[in-house]
Amino acid sequence: MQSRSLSKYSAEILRTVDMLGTVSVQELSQILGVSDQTIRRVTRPMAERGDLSKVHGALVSNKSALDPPFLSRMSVNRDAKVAIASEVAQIIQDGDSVAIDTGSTSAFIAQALRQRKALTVVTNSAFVASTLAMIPGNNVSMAGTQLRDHDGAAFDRAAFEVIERMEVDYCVLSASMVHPTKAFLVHEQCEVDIASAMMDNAKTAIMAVDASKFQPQDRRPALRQPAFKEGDMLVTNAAPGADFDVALKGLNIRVAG
Amino acid sequence: MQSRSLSKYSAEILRTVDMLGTVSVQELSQILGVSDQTIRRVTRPMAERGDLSKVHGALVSNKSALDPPFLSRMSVNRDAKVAIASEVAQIIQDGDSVAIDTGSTSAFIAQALRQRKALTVVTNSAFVASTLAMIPGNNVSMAGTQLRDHDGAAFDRAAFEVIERMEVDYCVLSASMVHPTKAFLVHEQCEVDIASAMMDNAKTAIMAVDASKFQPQDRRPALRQPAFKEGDMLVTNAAPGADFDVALKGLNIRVAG
DNA sequence: ATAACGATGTTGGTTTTTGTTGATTTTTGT
DNA sequence: ACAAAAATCAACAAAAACCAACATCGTTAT
Repeated sequence: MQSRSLSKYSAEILRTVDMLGTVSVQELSQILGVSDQTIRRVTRPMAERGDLSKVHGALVSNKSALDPPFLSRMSVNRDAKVAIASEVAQIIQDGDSVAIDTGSTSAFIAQALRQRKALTVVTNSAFVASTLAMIPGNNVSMAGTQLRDHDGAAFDRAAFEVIERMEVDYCVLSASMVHPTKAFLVHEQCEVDIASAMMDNAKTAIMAVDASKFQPQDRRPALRQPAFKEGDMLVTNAAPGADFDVALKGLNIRVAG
Repeated sequence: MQSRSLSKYSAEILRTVDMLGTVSVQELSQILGVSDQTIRRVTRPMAERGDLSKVHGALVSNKSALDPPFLSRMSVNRDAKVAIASEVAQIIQDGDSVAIDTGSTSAFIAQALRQRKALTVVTNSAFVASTLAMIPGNNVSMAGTQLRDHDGAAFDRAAFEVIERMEVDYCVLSASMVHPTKAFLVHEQCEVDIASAMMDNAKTAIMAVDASKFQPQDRRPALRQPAFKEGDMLVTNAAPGADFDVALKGLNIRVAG
């Protein structure tokens, strides 16, 4: 255990709360055979330390896996991502073939692409795959087997093999941050590798990033996406400043709104 | 998560809404044993935060947005499938490994299994895969590459290779109809093949079919699922009649209610 | 022995939540 | 298009949960 228990009840309380997810103060006082006041006293410092959370009437576990990170990211900058997604869905036409990477923006793009018909899709995101696979007439390939747990994306060898087999019109990529000179940055090497494989097999690359990515990020990403070629596109929701001219040179920029 | 649950009911409400997809305010108030007004009060800030959506009369999950063809099948016999799913989720324990086939009942079971932790999952359904992959701690493998368009399931050679690599505690299977002597029937050979591969590599098979499948179906399925072994389970929502004794011999039958 | 201490239960007053009521809006059925 | 039904909202009183202060009871140190 971390640091030391502040009370002889702490461990038992934490165990119970984590197991049940939510426990009312009353229940807990009966389980431990102490007064409700004692529970409150003991849990207050625990809540301050972040071991658990208090709400009026109950205690809830902090370790609860109720709301996985991926889905909560779906809601930040939702409006911008929806606008960008519908812009991308206008670029891609019925019958086109497209490779789509993982990420929350790509999830919105997949939603928007449901209005297109007869798409050929290859993606390493299980979420994107299941979203588009159920449209009659689409031809969807899931690249990869082993799914990463926070976002359901695959980066194994099979993923690359599938992507490299396909020849697509567009690939849709994302990034965690845009840097004035280093261009598009992400956090993990495997994301770069997938992006690279998709770009190699696509006629046109479409980079989709919302405007907040032009600001410095809390967790600074360090890896550069592969260089874009003339005619590749950038779709965002606000025109980038002139200081990004170097990074975005040659890109066909579309601002959604 | 998770800024913070705003009420002691938040977690339970979110879990229920996400599991069922849609719940009326009335239902929820009965489930939690509080007034409908309280549900409205508690869910308003949740809706503002984007945890769920409110419509007149009900709450709908924000998680996976799926609509047309697949969803229509999702809604027939919905209550029965939900009951069966939660029964199956009680059989399978935290940490177990499980193979899951495609089909609407399996989709509900995947939803119910979100409450389990540390699962190892292999499935040929992209929908099931993306549902369970995003639970932190789960280990999910997507079997197959080429996805069938109406349900997003794979039946290619890669699918079999992945399934045959795994050794699981349970496999969860479905069927289109139950016949008094021929047992479990489905429409397509590829479904039988997948079921067979899953059963070969699972300690215990769980067949999940709602009671309506014990009636003759409009489109009569013709292909028999592989024979079950002693100790395999049948989960359904109404006790089958005695005329099915032959087909169900040796099966451990659980009736959800 | 007894004073100091810590942990717990109890009490009373304050704050938050909840159920109820009735008016208002939305949906449904004719 | 209208009326009936269902769902929502605002407001208020009752209930539940909370907190601070004090009383009690072991334990420990002097």
